[in-house]
Amino acid sequence: MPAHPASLFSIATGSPEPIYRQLVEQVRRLSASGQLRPGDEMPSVREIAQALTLNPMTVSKAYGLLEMEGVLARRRGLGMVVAESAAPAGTADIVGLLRPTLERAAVEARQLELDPDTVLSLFATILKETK
Amino acid sequence: MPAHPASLFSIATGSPEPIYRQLVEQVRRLSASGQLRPGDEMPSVREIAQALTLNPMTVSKAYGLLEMEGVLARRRGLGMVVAESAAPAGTADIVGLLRPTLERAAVEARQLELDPDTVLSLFATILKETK
Amino acid sequence: MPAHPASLFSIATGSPEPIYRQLVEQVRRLSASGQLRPGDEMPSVREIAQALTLNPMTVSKAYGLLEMEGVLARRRGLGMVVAESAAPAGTADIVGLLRPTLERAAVEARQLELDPDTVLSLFATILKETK
Amino acid sequence: MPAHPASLFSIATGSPEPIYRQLVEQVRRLSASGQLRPGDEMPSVREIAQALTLNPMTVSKAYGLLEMEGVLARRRGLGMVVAESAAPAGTADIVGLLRPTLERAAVEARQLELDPDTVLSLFATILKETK
DNA sequence: GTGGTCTAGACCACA
DNA sequence: GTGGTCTAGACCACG
Repeated sequence: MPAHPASLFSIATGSPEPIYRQLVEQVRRLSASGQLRPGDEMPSVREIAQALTLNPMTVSKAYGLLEMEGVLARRRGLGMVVAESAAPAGTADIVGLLRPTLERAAVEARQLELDPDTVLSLFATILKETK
Repeated sequence: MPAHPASLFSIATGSPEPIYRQLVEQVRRLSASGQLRPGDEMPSVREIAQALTLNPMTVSKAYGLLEMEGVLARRRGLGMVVAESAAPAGTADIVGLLRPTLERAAVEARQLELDPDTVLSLFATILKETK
Repeated sequence: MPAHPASLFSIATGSPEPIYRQLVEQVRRLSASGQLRPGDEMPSVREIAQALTLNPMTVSKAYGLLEMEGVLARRRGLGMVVAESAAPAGTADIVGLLRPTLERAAVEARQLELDPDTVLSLFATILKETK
Repeated sequence: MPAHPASLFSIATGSPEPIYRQLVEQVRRLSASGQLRPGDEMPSVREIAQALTLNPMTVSKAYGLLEMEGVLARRRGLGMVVAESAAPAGTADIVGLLRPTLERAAVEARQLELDPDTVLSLFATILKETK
Protein backbone atom coordinates (compact mmCIF):
# COMPACT_ATOMS: atom_id res chain seq x y z
CA MET A 1 0.00 0.00 0.00
CA PRO A 2 2.01 2.91 -1.32
CA ALA A 3 1.43 6.46 -0.11
CA HIS A 4 -0.90 7.50 -2.90
CA PRO A 5 -1.94 11.04 -2.40
CA ALA A 6 -3.38 10.81 -5.87
CA SER A 7 -0.37 12.84 -6.77
CA LEU A 8 1.24 9.72 -8.04
CA PHE A 9 -0.15 10.94 -11.33
CA SER A 10 0.94 13.89 -13.34
CA ILE A 11 -1.50 14.78 -16.04
CA ALA A 12 -1.16 17.51 -18.62
CA THR A 13 -4.60 18.82 -19.54
CA GLY A 14 -3.16 20.76 -22.43
CA SER A 15 -1.56 17.73 -24.02
CA PRO A 16 -2.94 16.27 -27.22
CA GLU A 17 -3.02 12.94 -25.42
CA PRO A 18 -6.40 12.36 -23.83
CA ILE A 19 -6.46 12.54 -20.07
CA TYR A 20 -7.97 9.11 -19.54
CA ARG A 21 -5.20 7.58 -21.59
CA GLN A 22 -2.50 9.38 -19.64
CA LEU A 23 -3.96 7.84 -16.51
CA VAL A 24 -4.19 4.38 -18.01
CA GLU A 25 -0.63 4.38 -19.21
CA GLN A 26 0.79 5.70 -16.00
CA VAL A 27 -0.96 3.02 -13.96
CA ARG A 28 0.16 0.39 -16.42
CA ARG A 29 3.77 1.47 -16.07
CA LEU A 30 3.63 1.75 -12.32
CA SER A 31 2.19 -1.72 -12.15
CA ALA A 32 4.60 -3.29 -14.59
CA SER A 33 7.58 -1.82 -12.82
CA GLY A 34 6.42 -2.97 -9.42
CA GLN A 35 5.81 0.48 -8.00
CA LEU A 36 2.20 -0.66 -7.65
CA ARG A 37 1.89 -4.21 -6.40
CA PRO A 38 -0.96 -6.72 -6.40
CA GLY A 39 -3.39 -5.95 -3.60
CA ASP A 40 -2.43 -2.28 -3.34
CA GLU A 41 -5.51 -0.11 -2.93
CA MET A 42 -6.03 2.55 -5.53
CA PRO A 43 -7.31 5.98 -4.59
CA SER A 44 -11.01 6.42 -5.24
CA VAL A 45 -12.32 8.00 -8.39
CA ARG A 46 -13.44 10.99 -6.40
CA GLU A 47 -10.10 11.44 -4.68
CA ILE A 48 -8.23 11.49 -7.94
CA ALA A 49 -10.80 13.65 -9.64
CA GLN A 50 -10.67 16.18 -6.86
CA ALA A 51 -6.91 16.13 -6.46
CA LEU A 52 -6.31 16.64 -10.17
CA THR A 53 -9.43 18.71 -10.82
CA LEU A 54 -10.68 16.28 -13.40
CA ASN A 55 -14.14 15.16 -14.33
CA PRO A 56 -14.85 11.98 -12.33
CA MET A 57 -16.12 10.36 -15.50
CA THR A 58 -12.67 10.71 -16.96
CA VAL A 59 -11.06 8.89 -14.05
CA SER A 60 -13.80 6.30 -14.08
CA LYS A 61 -13.22 5.62 -17.74
CA ALA A 62 -9.52 5.03 -17.07
CA TYR A 63 -10.32 2.67 -14.22
CA GLY A 64 -12.78 0.82 -16.39
CA LEU A 65 -10.20 0.25 -19.07
CA LEU A 66 -7.60 -0.85 -16.56
CA GLU A 67 -10.08 -3.32 -15.13
CA MET A 68 -10.76 -4.72 -18.59
CA GLU A 69 -7.02 -5.07 -19.11
CA GLY A 70 -6.74 -6.99 -15.85
CA VAL A 71 -4.44 -4.45 -14.27
CA LEU A 72 -6.93 -3.39 -11.64
CA ALA A 73 -9.72 -5.32 -9.94
CA ARG A 74 -12.95 -3.95 -8.57
CA ARG A 75 -13.79 -4.97 -5.03
CA ARG A 76 -17.43 -4.16 -4.54
CA GLY A 77 -17.96 -1.52 -1.95
CA LEU A 78 -14.26 -1.27 -1.31
CA GLY A 79 -12.85 0.41 -4.37
CA MET A 80 -10.24 -0.69 -6.84
CA VAL A 81 -7.12 -2.62 -6.02
CA VAL A 82 -4.19 -3.70 -8.12
CA ALA A 83 -5.11 -7.12 -9.52
CA GLU A 84 -3.36 -10.26 -8.37
CA SER A 85 -2.90 -11.17 -12.00
CA ALA A 86 -0.91 -8.01 -12.46
CA ALA A 87 2.43 -9.37 -11.40
CA PRO A 88 5.27 -6.87 -11.48
CA ALA A 89 6.04 -8.21 -14.94
CA GLY A 90 9.27 -9.57 -16.30
CA THR A 91 11.80 -7.41 -18.03
CA ALA A 92 10.53 -8.65 -21.38
CA ASP A 93 7.05 -7.30 -20.75
CA ILE A 94 8.32 -4.04 -19.38
CA VAL A 95 10.42 -3.58 -22.46
CA GLY A 96 7.35 -4.29 -24.56
CA LEU A 97 5.64 -1.26 -23.06
CA LEU A 98 8.45 1.00 -24.17
CA ARG A 99 8.95 -0.47 -27.61
CA PRO A 100 6.23 1.41 -29.53
CA THR A 101 7.60 4.80 -28.58
CA LEU A 102 11.11 3.79 -29.52
CA GLU A 103 9.91 2.47 -32.82
CA ARG A 104 8.21 5.72 -33.57
CA ALA A 105 11.39 7.59 -32.76
CA ALA A 106 13.33 5.27 -35.07
CA VAL A 107 10.97 5.92 -37.95
CA GLU A 108 11.20 9.66 -37.48
CA ALA A 109 14.98 9.52 -37.29
CA ARG A 110 15.09 7.62 -40.53
CA GLN A 111 12.81 10.11 -42.28
CA LEU A 112 15.10 12.86 -41.09
CA GLU A 113 18.03 10.90 -42.54
CA LEU A 114 19.86 11.13 -39.27
CA ASP A 115 22.83 8.94 -38.58
CA PRO A 116 22.00 6.18 -36.04
CA ASP A 117 25.03 7.01 -33.94
CA THR A 118 23.98 10.64 -33.70
CA VAL A 119 20.53 9.59 -32.62
CA LEU A 120 21.82 7.17 -30.05
CA SER A 121 24.16 9.65 -28.45
CA LEU A 122 21.39 12.23 -28.36
CA PHE A 123 19.11 9.74 -26.69
CA ALA A 124 21.80 8.83 -24.18
CA THR A 125 22.10 12.48 -23.23
CA ILE A 126 18.36 12.87 -22.85
CA LEU A 127 18.16 9.74 -20.73
CA LYS A 128 20.73 11.17 -18.35
CA GLU A 129 18.93 14.50 -18.10
CA THR A 130 15.63 12.79 -17.45
CA LYS A 131 17.09 10.73 -14.68
CA MET B 1 13.19 19.24 -58.64
CA PRO B 2 12.60 15.83 -57.12
CA ALA B 3 10.63 13.16 -58.92
CA HIS B 4 7.48 13.45 -56.82
CA PRO B 5 5.12 10.75 -57.80
CA ALA B 6 3.04 11.90 -54.87
CA SER B 7 4.12 8.62 -53.42
CA LEU B 8 6.63 10.50 -51.41
CA PHE B 9 4.02 10.25 -48.73
CA SER B 10 2.93 7.23 -46.83
CA ILE B 11 -0.20 7.72 -44.81
CA ALA B 12 -1.77 5.28 -42.40
CA THR B 13 -5.53 5.69 -42.56
CA GLY B 14 -6.02 3.56 -39.49
CA SER B 15 -3.73 5.62 -37.30
CA PRO B 16 -5.14 7.75 -34.51
CA GLU B 17 -3.09 10.57 -35.94
CA PRO B 18 -5.16 12.60 -38.37
CA ILE B 19 -4.22 12.27 -42.00
CA TYR B 20 -3.64 15.96 -42.55
CA ARG B 21 -1.20 15.99 -39.66
CA GLN B 22 0.69 13.00 -40.99
CA LEU B 23 1.12 14.91 -44.21
CA VAL B 24 2.25 18.04 -42.40
CA GLU B 25 4.86 16.22 -40.40
CA GLN B 26 6.21 14.30 -43.32
CA VAL B 27 6.66 17.43 -45.38
CA ARG B 28 8.27 19.14 -42.42
CA ARG B 29 10.79 16.33 -42.09
CA LEU B 30 11.46 16.09 -45.81
CA SER B 31 12.10 19.80 -45.86
CA ALA B 32 14.31 19.83 -42.79
CA SER B 33 16.40 16.95 -44.06
CA GLY B 34 16.89 18.55 -47.45
CA GLN B 35 14.95 15.95 -49.39
CA LEU B 36 12.69 18.84 -50.33
CA ARG B 37 14.54 22.03 -51.14
CA PRO B 38 13.48 25.66 -51.43
CA GLY B 39 11.83 26.30 -54.75
CA ASP B 40 10.82 22.69 -55.30
CA GLU B 41 7.32 22.41 -56.65
CA MET B 42 4.96 20.36 -54.59
CA PRO B 43 2.53 17.99 -56.22
CA SER B 44 -0.88 19.52 -56.62
CA VAL B 45 -3.63 18.98 -54.09
CA ARG B 46 -5.56 16.94 -56.62
CA GLU B 47 -2.57 14.79 -57.51
CA ILE B 48 -1.91 13.85 -53.93
CA ALA B 49 -5.57 13.37 -53.21
CA GLN B 50 -5.91 11.00 -56.14
CA ALA B 51 -2.69 9.13 -55.52
CA LEU B 52 -3.55 8.51 -51.87
CA THR B 53 -7.30 8.32 -52.43
CA LEU B 54 -7.98 11.15 -50.06
CA ASN B 55 -10.40 14.01 -50.20
CA PRO B 56 -8.73 17.08 -51.70
CA MET B 57 -9.81 19.13 -48.71
CA THR B 58 -7.76 16.94 -46.44
CA VAL B 59 -4.66 17.60 -48.48
CA SER B 60 -5.56 21.25 -48.77
CA LYS B 61 -5.77 21.56 -45.01
CA ALA B 62 -2.27 20.16 -44.68
CA TYR B 63 -0.96 22.56 -47.31
CA GLY B 64 -2.66 25.46 -45.58
CA LEU B 65 -0.99 24.64 -42.28
CA LEU B 66 2.38 24.21 -43.93
CA GLU B 67 1.98 27.60 -45.54
CA MET B 68 1.16 29.18 -42.19
CA GLU B 69 4.24 27.54 -40.74
CA GLY B 70 6.33 29.00 -43.52
CA VAL B 71 7.42 25.63 -44.87
CA LEU B 72 5.53 26.01 -48.13
CA ALA B 73 4.62 29.09 -50.15
CA ARG B 74 1.63 29.57 -52.39
CA ARG B 75 2.08 30.74 -55.92
CA ARG B 76 -1.38 31.82 -56.85
CA GLY B 77 -2.79 29.94 -59.72
CA LEU B 78 0.40 27.93 -60.01
CA GLY B 79 0.54 25.69 -56.98
CA MET B 80 2.66 25.35 -53.88
CA VAL B 81 6.44 25.44 -53.70
CA VAL B 82 8.85 24.82 -50.87
CA ALA B 83 9.43 28.22 -49.28
CA GLU B 84 12.74 29.97 -49.65
CA SER B 85 12.71 30.56 -45.92
CA ALA B 86 12.60 26.81 -45.39
CA ALA B 87 16.29 26.18 -45.60
CA PRO B 88 17.37 22.53 -45.41
CA ALA B 89 18.04 23.18 -41.72
CA GLY B 90 21.23 22.62 -39.81
CA THR B 91 21.82 19.45 -37.87
CA ALA B 92 20.79 21.29 -34.72
CA ASP B 93 17.33 22.00 -36.09
CA ILE B 94 16.89 18.52 -37.46
CA VAL B 95 17.75 17.11 -34.08
CA GLY B 96 15.20 19.47 -32.58
CA LEU B 97 12.47 17.79 -34.60
CA LEU B 98 13.36 14.41 -33.15
CA ARG B 99 13.90 15.53 -29.59
CA PRO B 100 10.31 15.55 -28.35
CA THR B 101 9.77 11.94 -29.23
CA LEU B 102 13.03 10.91 -27.58
CA GLU B 103 12.12 12.88 -24.49
CA ARG B 104 8.83 11.12 -24.29
CA ALA B 105 10.58 7.78 -24.57
CA ALA B 106 12.97 8.79 -21.81
CA VAL B 107 10.12 9.73 -19.48
CA GLU B 108 8.39 6.43 -20.11
CA ALA B 109 11.59 4.51 -19.52
CA ARG B 110 12.08 6.27 -16.26
CA GLN B 111 8.54 5.54 -15.13
CA LEU B 112 9.18 1.90 -15.97
CA GLU B 113 12.33 2.09 -13.88
CA LEU B 114 14.34 0.65 -16.71
CA ASP B 115 18.09 0.78 -16.68
CA PRO B 116 19.39 3.37 -19.18
CA ASP B 117 21.80 0.86 -20.70
CA THR B 118 19.00 -1.60 -21.32
CA VAL B 119 16.96 1.10 -23.01
CA LEU B 120 19.83 2.27 -25.15
CA SER B 121 20.70 -1.18 -26.41
CA LEU B 122 17.04 -1.84 -27.17
CA PHE B 123 16.89 1.39 -29.12
CA ALA B 124 20.06 0.55 -30.99
CA THR B 125 18.49 -2.72 -32.09
CA ILE B 126 15.32 -1.03 -33.22
CA LEU B 127 17.28 1.58 -35.15
CA LYS B 128 19.05 -1.15 -37.06
CA GLU B 129 15.82 -2.94 -37.86
CA THR B 130 14.22 0.24 -39.06
CA LYS B 131 17.10 0.95 -41.34
CA MET C 1 -19.23 35.83 -18.49
CA PRO C 2 -20.74 37.98 -21.20
CA ALA C 3 -24.26 37.44 -22.44
CA HIS C 4 -23.29 35.77 -25.73
CA PRO C 5 -26.35 35.29 -27.81
CA ALA C 6 -23.96 34.32 -30.55
CA SER C 7 -25.15 37.54 -32.09
CA LEU C 8 -21.95 39.07 -30.89
CA PHE C 9 -20.87 38.41 -34.42
CA SER C 10 -22.00 40.09 -37.55
CA ILE C 11 -20.92 38.38 -40.71
CA ALA C 12 -21.38 39.59 -44.26
CA THR C 13 -21.92 36.60 -46.49
CA GLY C 14 -21.52 38.70 -49.61
CA SER C 15 -18.13 40.04 -48.63
CA PRO C 16 -15.01 38.95 -50.48
CA GLU C 17 -13.52 38.25 -47.07
CA PRO C 18 -14.09 34.62 -46.12
CA ILE C 19 -16.56 34.03 -43.33
CA TYR C 20 -14.14 32.14 -41.13
CA ARG C 21 -11.73 35.03 -41.32
CA GLN C 22 -14.40 37.55 -40.43
CA LEU C 23 -15.07 35.49 -37.34
CA VAL C 24 -11.40 35.25 -36.47
CA GLU C 25 -10.85 38.97 -36.73
CA GLN C 26 -13.92 39.86 -34.75
CA VAL C 27 -12.96 37.58 -31.91
CA ARG C 28 -9.43 38.95 -32.01
CA ARG C 29 -10.75 42.49 -31.66
CA LEU C 30 -13.26 41.61 -28.97
CA SER C 31 -10.49 39.95 -27.03
CA ALA C 32 -8.01 42.76 -27.48
CA SER C 33 -10.51 45.39 -26.43
CA GLY C 34 -11.52 43.48 -23.34
CA GLN C 35 -15.06 42.76 -24.46
CA LEU C 36 -14.05 39.13 -24.20
CA ARG C 37 -11.92 38.34 -21.19
CA PRO C 38 -9.70 35.40 -20.28
CA GLY C 39 -11.79 32.53 -19.02
CA ASP C 40 -14.96 33.62 -20.78
CA GLU C 41 -16.74 30.73 -22.37
CA MET C 42 -17.31 31.02 -26.06
CA PRO C 43 -20.58 29.96 -27.61
CA SER C 44 -20.41 26.45 -29.02
CA VAL C 45 -19.66 25.81 -32.65
CA ARG C 46 -23.18 24.57 -33.15
CA GLU C 47 -24.75 27.58 -31.48
CA ILE C 48 -22.90 30.02 -33.66
CA ALA C 49 -23.50 27.94 -36.74
CA GLN C 50 -27.21 27.86 -36.08
CA ALA C 51 -27.50 31.51 -35.07
CA LEU C 52 -25.70 32.69 -38.19
CA THR C 53 -26.95 29.87 -40.40
CA LEU C 54 -23.46 28.72 -41.22
CA ASN C 55 -21.96 25.31 -41.60
CA PRO C 56 -20.43 24.16 -38.30
CA MET C 57 -17.17 23.42 -40.08
CA THR C 58 -16.83 27.06 -41.04
CA VAL C 59 -17.10 28.09 -37.41
CA SER C 60 -14.84 25.26 -36.38
CA LYS C 61 -12.17 26.45 -38.75
CA ALA C 62 -12.26 29.88 -37.19
CA TYR C 63 -12.03 28.41 -33.70
CA GLY C 64 -9.13 26.24 -34.76
CA LEU C 65 -7.19 29.23 -36.05
CA LEU C 66 -7.93 31.23 -32.94
CA GLU C 67 -6.65 28.38 -30.85
CA MET C 68 -3.44 28.22 -32.86
CA GLU C 69 -3.05 31.97 -32.37
CA GLY C 70 -3.44 31.53 -28.63
CA VAL C 71 -6.56 33.68 -28.43
CA LEU C 72 -8.83 30.81 -27.48
CA ALA C 73 -8.15 27.59 -25.58
CA ARG C 74 -9.88 24.27 -25.96
CA ARG C 75 -11.31 22.52 -22.97
CA ARG C 76 -11.83 19.05 -24.24
CA GLY C 77 -15.40 17.97 -24.13
CA LEU C 78 -16.38 21.28 -22.63
CA GLY C 79 -15.94 23.86 -25.35
CA MET C 80 -13.70 26.81 -26.02
CA VAL C 81 -12.77 29.57 -23.60
CA VAL C 82 -10.84 32.77 -24.03
CA ALA C 83 -7.23 31.89 -23.29
CA GLU C 84 -5.56 33.14 -20.15
CA SER C 85 -2.67 34.25 -22.27
CA ALA C 86 -5.03 36.53 -24.19
CA ALA C 87 -4.90 39.46 -21.84
CA PRO C 88 -7.18 42.38 -22.71
CA ALA C 89 -4.13 43.96 -24.34
CA GLY C 90 -2.67 47.35 -23.64
CA THR C 91 -3.56 50.39 -25.70
CA ALA C 92 -0.37 49.91 -27.65
CA ASP C 93 -1.40 46.46 -28.81
CA ILE C 94 -4.93 47.53 -29.62
CA VAL C 95 -3.56 50.31 -31.75
CA GLY C 96 -1.33 47.78 -33.45
CA LEU C 97 -4.40 45.92 -34.66
CA LEU C 98 -5.73 49.05 -36.33
CA ARG C 99 -2.46 50.28 -37.76
CA PRO C 100 -2.30 48.16 -40.93
CA THR C 101 -5.63 49.45 -42.17
CA LEU C 102 -4.67 53.03 -41.47
CA GLU C 103 -1.36 52.55 -43.22
CA ARG C 104 -3.13 51.23 -46.24
CA ALA C 105 -5.41 54.24 -46.25
CA ALA C 106 -2.39 56.52 -45.99
CA VAL C 107 -0.72 54.90 -48.96
CA GLU C 108 -3.85 55.22 -51.05
CA ALA C 109 -4.27 58.85 -50.07
CA ARG C 110 -0.73 59.57 -51.10
CA GLN C 111 -1.17 57.86 -54.45
CA LEU C 112 -4.26 60.01 -54.97
CA GLU C 113 -2.14 63.05 -54.13
CA LEU C 114 -4.70 64.14 -51.58
CA ASP C 115 -3.87 66.79 -49.05
CA PRO C 116 -3.39 65.27 -45.56
CA ASP C 117 -5.76 67.78 -44.00
CA THR C 118 -8.51 66.87 -46.45
CA VAL C 119 -8.03 63.21 -45.67
CA LEU C 120 -8.05 63.79 -41.93
CA SER C 121 -11.25 65.80 -41.95
CA LEU C 122 -12.92 63.20 -44.15
CA PHE C 123 -11.88 60.49 -41.74
CA ALA C 124 -13.12 62.51 -38.79
CA THR C 125 -16.53 62.74 -40.44
CA ILE C 126 -16.64 59.03 -41.17
CA LEU C 127 -15.64 58.23 -37.60
CA LYS C 128 -18.57 60.25 -36.28
CA GLU C 129 -21.00 58.58 -38.66
CA THR C 130 -19.77 55.15 -37.72
CA LYS C 131 -20.23 55.85 -34.09
CA MET D 1 3.17 60.94 -72.07
CA PRO D 2 4.84 60.24 -68.73
CA ALA D 3 8.06 58.31 -68.45
CA HIS D 4 6.54 54.91 -67.75
CA PRO D 5 9.23 52.36 -67.38
CA ALA D 6 6.44 50.07 -66.20
CA SER D 7 7.93 50.70 -62.83
CA LEU D 8 5.15 53.11 -62.17
CA PHE D 9 3.62 50.10 -60.53
CA SER D 10 4.62 48.42 -57.34
CA ILE D 11 3.01 45.06 -56.89
CA ALA D 12 3.36 42.73 -53.95
CA THR D 13 3.03 39.14 -55.13
CA GLY D 14 2.82 37.90 -51.57
CA SER D 15 -0.11 40.12 -50.69
CA PRO D 16 -3.56 38.64 -50.15
CA GLU D 17 -4.79 41.19 -52.69
CA PRO D 18 -4.81 39.72 -56.17
CA ILE D 19 -2.23 41.10 -58.52
CA TYR D 20 -4.66 42.13 -61.21
CA ARG D 21 -6.59 44.17 -58.67
CA GLN D 22 -3.47 45.88 -57.42
CA LEU D 23 -2.81 46.95 -60.99
CA VAL D 24 -6.36 48.12 -61.55
CA GLU D 25 -6.46 50.21 -58.43
CA GLN D 26 -3.10 51.80 -59.01
CA VAL D 27 -4.05 52.87 -62.52
CA ARG D 28 -7.38 54.14 -61.27
CA ARG D 29 -5.66 56.30 -58.67
CA LEU D 30 -3.01 57.57 -61.04
CA SER D 31 -5.70 58.54 -63.49
CA ALA D 32 -7.99 60.17 -60.96
CA SER D 33 -5.18 62.23 -59.52
CA GLY D 34 -4.00 63.41 -62.90
CA GLN D 35 -0.67 61.61 -62.85
CA LEU D 36 -1.96 59.77 -65.89
CA ARG D 37 -3.78 62.06 -68.32
CA PRO D 38 -6.15 61.39 -71.22
CA GLY D 39 -4.22 60.34 -74.27
CA ASP D 40 -1.20 59.08 -72.36
CA GLU D 41 0.05 55.81 -73.80
CA MET D 42 0.16 52.89 -71.45
CA PRO D 43 3.03 50.41 -71.52
CA SER D 44 2.19 47.23 -73.38
CA VAL D 45 1.00 44.12 -71.60
CA ARG D 46 4.29 42.46 -72.44
CA GLU D 47 6.39 45.31 -71.13
CA ILE D 48 4.64 45.31 -67.81
CA ALA D 49 4.60 41.56 -67.56
CA GLN D 50 8.30 41.36 -68.23
CA ALA D 51 9.26 44.28 -66.02
CA LEU D 52 7.30 42.93 -63.08
CA THR D 53 7.77 39.25 -63.92
CA LEU D 54 4.06 38.65 -64.06
CA ASN D 55 1.96 36.41 -66.20
CA PRO D 56 0.84 38.48 -69.22
CA MET D 57 -2.68 37.17 -68.69
CA THR D 58 -2.72 38.87 -65.33
CA VAL D 59 -1.82 42.23 -66.83
CA SER D 60 -4.25 41.68 -69.64
CA LYS D 61 -7.05 41.03 -67.21
CA ALA D 62 -6.32 44.28 -65.44
CA TYR D 63 -6.30 46.20 -68.70
CA GLY D 64 -9.56 44.58 -69.69
CA LEU D 65 -11.24 45.67 -66.51
CA LEU D 66 -9.88 49.19 -66.83
CA GLU D 67 -11.20 49.37 -70.35
CA MET D 68 -14.64 48.25 -69.15
CA GLU D 69 -14.51 50.94 -66.50
CA GLY D 70 -13.71 53.52 -69.14
CA VAL D 71 -10.37 54.41 -67.61
CA LEU D 72 -8.36 53.08 -70.52
CA ALA D 73 -9.17 52.83 -74.21
CA ARG D 74 -7.91 50.27 -76.67
CA ARG D 75 -6.47 51.66 -79.91
CA ARG D 76 -6.27 48.79 -82.28
CA GLY D 77 -2.74 47.97 -83.23
CA LEU D 78 -1.41 50.77 -81.10
CA GLY D 79 -1.94 49.62 -77.54
CA MET D 80 -3.87 51.12 -74.67
CA VAL D 81 -4.13 54.80 -73.90
CA VAL D 82 -5.73 56.66 -71.05
CA ALA D 83 -9.31 57.34 -72.13
CA GLU D 84 -10.50 60.82 -72.96
CA SER D 85 -13.47 60.20 -70.72
CA ALA D 86 -11.08 59.67 -67.84
CA ALA D 87 -10.74 63.29 -66.85
CA PRO D 88 -8.42 63.91 -63.90
CA ALA D 89 -11.53 63.80 -61.76
CA GLY D 90 -12.79 66.35 -59.30
CA THR D 91 -11.89 66.26 -55.64
CA ALA D 92 -15.25 64.69 -54.88
CA ASP D 93 -14.50 61.66 -57.05
CA ILE D 94 -10.99 61.33 -55.77
CA VAL D 95 -12.30 61.32 -52.25
CA GLY D 96 -14.79 58.65 -53.23
CA LEU D 97 -11.90 56.33 -54.11
CA LEU D 98 -10.47 56.65 -50.64
CA ARG D 99 -13.72 56.42 -48.71
CA PRO D 100 -14.12 52.62 -48.55
CA THR D 101 -10.78 52.11 -46.89
CA LEU D 102 -11.47 54.84 -44.37
CA GLU D 103 -14.85 53.35 -43.61
CA ARG D 104 -13.29 50.01 -42.97
CA ALA D 105 -10.80 51.59 -40.62
CA ALA D 106 -13.64 53.34 -38.79
CA VAL D 107 -15.53 50.10 -38.30
CA GLU D 108 -12.44 48.37 -36.95
CA ALA D 109 -11.71 51.26 -34.61
CA ARG D 110 -15.22 51.09 -33.25
CA GLN D 111 -15.00 47.33 -32.67
CA LEU D 112 -11.77 47.94 -30.81
CA GLU D 113 -13.61 50.55 -28.71
CA LEU D 114 -10.93 53.09 -29.47
CA ASP D 115 -11.50 56.73 -28.80
CA PRO D 116 -11.99 58.70 -32.06
CA ASP D 117 -9.43 61.29 -31.04
CA THR D 118 -6.84 58.61 -30.43
CA VAL D 119 -7.53 57.14 -33.83
CA LEU D 120 -7.35 60.48 -35.57
CA SER D 121 -4.05 61.43 -34.03
CA LEU D 122 -2.64 58.03 -34.88
CA PHE D 123 -3.77 58.45 -38.46
CA ALA D 124 -2.27 61.93 -38.61
CA THR D 125 1.06 60.51 -37.55
CA ILE D 126 0.90 57.73 -40.13
CA LEU D 127 -0.02 60.22 -42.85
CA LYS D 128 3.08 62.23 -42.06
CA GLU D 129 5.32 59.19 -42.09
CA THR D 130 3.89 58.02 -45.37
CA LYS D 131 4.50 61.38 -46.91
C1' DG E 1 -23.11 17.80 -24.51
C1' DT E 2 -18.31 19.46 -26.69
C1' DG E 3 -14.92 19.96 -30.84
C1' DG E 4 -12.42 17.23 -34.71
C1' DT E 5 -11.99 14.70 -38.91
C1' DC E 6 -13.22 13.14 -43.25
C1' DT E 7 -15.96 12.73 -47.45
C1' DA E 8 -18.55 14.28 -51.48
C1' DG E 9 -19.55 17.70 -54.40
C1' DA E 10 -20.29 22.51 -55.88
C1' DC E 11 -18.58 26.96 -56.86
C1' DC E 12 -15.19 30.74 -57.03
C1' DA E 13 -10.82 33.37 -57.74
C1' DC E 14 -6.43 33.48 -59.75
C1' DA E 15 -2.86 32.95 -63.43
C1' DG F 1 -4.64 24.32 -64.69
C1' DT F 2 -3.96 25.95 -59.48
C1' DG F 3 -5.69 26.44 -54.40
C1' DG F 4 -9.73 28.24 -51.40
C1' DT F 5 -14.28 28.29 -49.50
C1' DC F 6 -18.52 26.56 -48.21
C1' DT F 7 -22.18 23.15 -47.55
C1' DA F 8 -24.24 18.77 -46.09
C1' DG F 9 -23.92 14.94 -43.56
C1' DA F 10 -21.56 11.08 -41.22
C1' DC F 11 -18.67 9.39 -37.67
C1' DC F 12 -15.39 9.63 -33.80
C1' DA F 13 -13.13 11.02 -29.38
C1' DC F 14 -13.60 13.31 -25.15
C1' DG F 15 -15.79 14.45 -20.67
